Amino acid sequence: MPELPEVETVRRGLEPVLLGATFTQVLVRRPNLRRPFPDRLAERLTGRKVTALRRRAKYLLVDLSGGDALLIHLGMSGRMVISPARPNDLDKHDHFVMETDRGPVVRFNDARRFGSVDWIAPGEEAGHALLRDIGPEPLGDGFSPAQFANALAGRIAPIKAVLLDQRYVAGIGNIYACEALHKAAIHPARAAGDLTGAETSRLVEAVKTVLAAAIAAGGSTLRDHQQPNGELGYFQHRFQVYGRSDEACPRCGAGAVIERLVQSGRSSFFCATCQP
DNA sequence: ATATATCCCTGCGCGC
DNA sequence: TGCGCGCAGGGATATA
Repeated sequence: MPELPEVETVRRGLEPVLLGATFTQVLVRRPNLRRPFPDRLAERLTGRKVTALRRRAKYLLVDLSGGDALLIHLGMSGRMVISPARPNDLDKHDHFVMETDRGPVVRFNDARRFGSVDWIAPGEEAGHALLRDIGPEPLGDGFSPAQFANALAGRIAPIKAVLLDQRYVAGIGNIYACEALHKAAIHPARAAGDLTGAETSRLVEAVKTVLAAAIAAGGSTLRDHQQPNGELGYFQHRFQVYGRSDEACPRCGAGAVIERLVQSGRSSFFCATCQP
């Protein structure tokens, strides 16, 4: 499911329920997802109060009293589900269930199990292996044409692959990489280091615009994503190219159709006319 | 160092 | 209706 806009949507949805709440009971229903769960996770979480909910790239960070934090990745199919009380019959993919002193229960459901949960002790965040190499947040000032041009210099990898590489810029996945490249009128196979200054500026602007619009729409729901309150996202209705093979390009209209190309094992959708 | 391939896992839609 | 196939929003690891 989740790229930056979906994770941000989840963060915003959890905030009113979890911020300031204390975990009263935690149920861990399997030993691992992508990686083993932290040792004694349920015991360590019980009695902790949530002091902040943050997002970094596609990670969700749950700050806890005592200075520790939970680092959660939703993988491909992970979702957080809020319910007023613990359901009698849990879904078979509800791997992790957190009850709070305010009543609501939050479940981490992940059918494909590509998600992860890690523990961050006080002071460990900056140097954490999963976080330390991640590039600038795309919606922040740290992601700018000058900075990005510098990062791209000399790269022969396709710009699409670079957008997906979290070391260059944080939080972009396959959908928004395709959409941003279309908006910026750049072919996904262009060598990253060959982009002109104007193209780099357009791409930075397109990334920011597309991500901000997607967040405002509650993310994109293809199959798995839903906001914690159960609402779906609706940015998928605004896709210009993603998943639209053989449809007319909405920008050039004049007969050009969206094409699909496989790059490093993932589909890229683009208009060869608009994106030379 | 940098660029691609492979694998992890379940579920869904499609064509037959 | 059922079955096999291809495909899926991510990313760590291996390999050239």
